Amino acid sequence: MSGSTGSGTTGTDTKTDGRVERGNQTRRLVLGRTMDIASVEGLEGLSLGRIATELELSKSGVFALFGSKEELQLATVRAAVAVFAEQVVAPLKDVPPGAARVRALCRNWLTYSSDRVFSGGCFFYAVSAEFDARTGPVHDAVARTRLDWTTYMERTLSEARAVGDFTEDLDVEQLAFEVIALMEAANAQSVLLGDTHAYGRAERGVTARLRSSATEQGRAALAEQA
Amino acid sequence: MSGSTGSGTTGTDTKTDGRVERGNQTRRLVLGRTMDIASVEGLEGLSLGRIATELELSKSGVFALFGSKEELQLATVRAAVAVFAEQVVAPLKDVPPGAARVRALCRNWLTYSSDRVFSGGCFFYAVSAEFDARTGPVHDAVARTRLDWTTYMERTLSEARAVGDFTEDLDVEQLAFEVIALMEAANAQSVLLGDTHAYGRAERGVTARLRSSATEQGRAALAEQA
DNA sequence: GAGATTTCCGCACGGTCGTGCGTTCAGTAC
DNA sequence: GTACTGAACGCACGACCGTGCGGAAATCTC
Repeated sequence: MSGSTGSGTTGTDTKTDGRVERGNQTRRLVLGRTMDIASVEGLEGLSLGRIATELELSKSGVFALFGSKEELQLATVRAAVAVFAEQVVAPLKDVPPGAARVRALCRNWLTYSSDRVFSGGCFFYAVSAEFDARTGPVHDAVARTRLDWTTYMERTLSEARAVGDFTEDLDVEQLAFEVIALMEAANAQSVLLGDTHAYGRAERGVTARLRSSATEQGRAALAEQA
Repeated sequence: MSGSTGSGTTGTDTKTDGRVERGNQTRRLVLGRTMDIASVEGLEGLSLGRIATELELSKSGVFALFGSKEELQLATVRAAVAVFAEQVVAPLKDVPPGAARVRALCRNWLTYSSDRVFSGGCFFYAVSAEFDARTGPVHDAVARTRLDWTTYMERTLSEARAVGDFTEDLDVEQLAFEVIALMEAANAQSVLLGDTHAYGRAERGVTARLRSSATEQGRAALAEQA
């Protein structure tokens, strides 16, 4: 995350160049399409010619916008991170640390997956499996993203423990691992088999895990406006 | 071992045609390679030309052996199912139904993944994510395999419940979902990040899940020769 | 106005893909 | 022996791939 667009007083580069702005808009158009394609067919399934045809652009035009196919893949990953952050993390802005925040984070994730924000389900599930055993910049970017996500989950759990919603001896890494596992499994099962029960199972499992590690205060927070 | 065929009066189809046998051998050679490739780069990453080059065969020869690329993909899935069955399920042959059998099944799975029986980790994790949102015969075959696997896990749990190792009110589908989720997450995290702790986390999580649903008798069975 | 800059296009290149045809060669049946 | 079968090959095809070059058109700077 850390997306700080300066937006402060007078960026030195805030000259509104209509050309580069047009380029950015086209880039956004392309990335919107590539994110959806990649969530279904993977980042290797992206093809400049196909994207150009579908978007009624020229292949060389799309190519010029990104410089190489790998750069397009990396840009797609970055764009997906932004979407993920907006859908899952940003809504927590006003939720204070604690078990309720953890619960909200998990609910947001499950909604993000089940609502098919990306038409192939969770973007990162697809590309993680695609690039997990490969090497190169795309693998590194995907791995980095996954690491950031688990770290974020762990931090959220730590904060909840710090405010007394979880017991002192909570193993946050273990709990983060289990919670993420349940949610990803729901995504996988739902997309592959069309199993609508999977999200319910995941939510039940997550709730049970959180409850069993929570203090009484934390349990109360979890029970609020279920 | 086990009952040998009587070797009596010449089976009607036991004519050893050296040609078809040679073909089967080549097919096995090819599938051994494609399983490994697919676990790393996916079933779409298979290419007839590349396989032929690596195995020092002709592209058209490989093509003729399977008839089409899709048929090669399907054959690869079937071959991987056989390997999985042999590595994970077959060793349970002599383990009687019960919590210990469940534990053994999970351990076999984690070993199958961590030992990199397929060089890209669990074959089915890779191809499930690749074909989950697509349509067609390959998707159907992969989905079917996943369904069979969860069904097998559920049956193993049911049998354990039937012999009194788990409480009567156990929700086998929920428990199967959670156990599989933990194991797959370990595979994913290990392959993507090289995180060796993941398998330990999964085993700990699985053990905790099983224990918390087990009867005293079941707990005793789980504790045996840990 | 002139000139620089940048998006985007047309076009072509070398390469790889899956597929099909015709042939060669080893093994089987008569 | 001849006739048949199936594995494996050589070769060529059309299609698509990512990439690069030169230019047109739009936009900004002066």
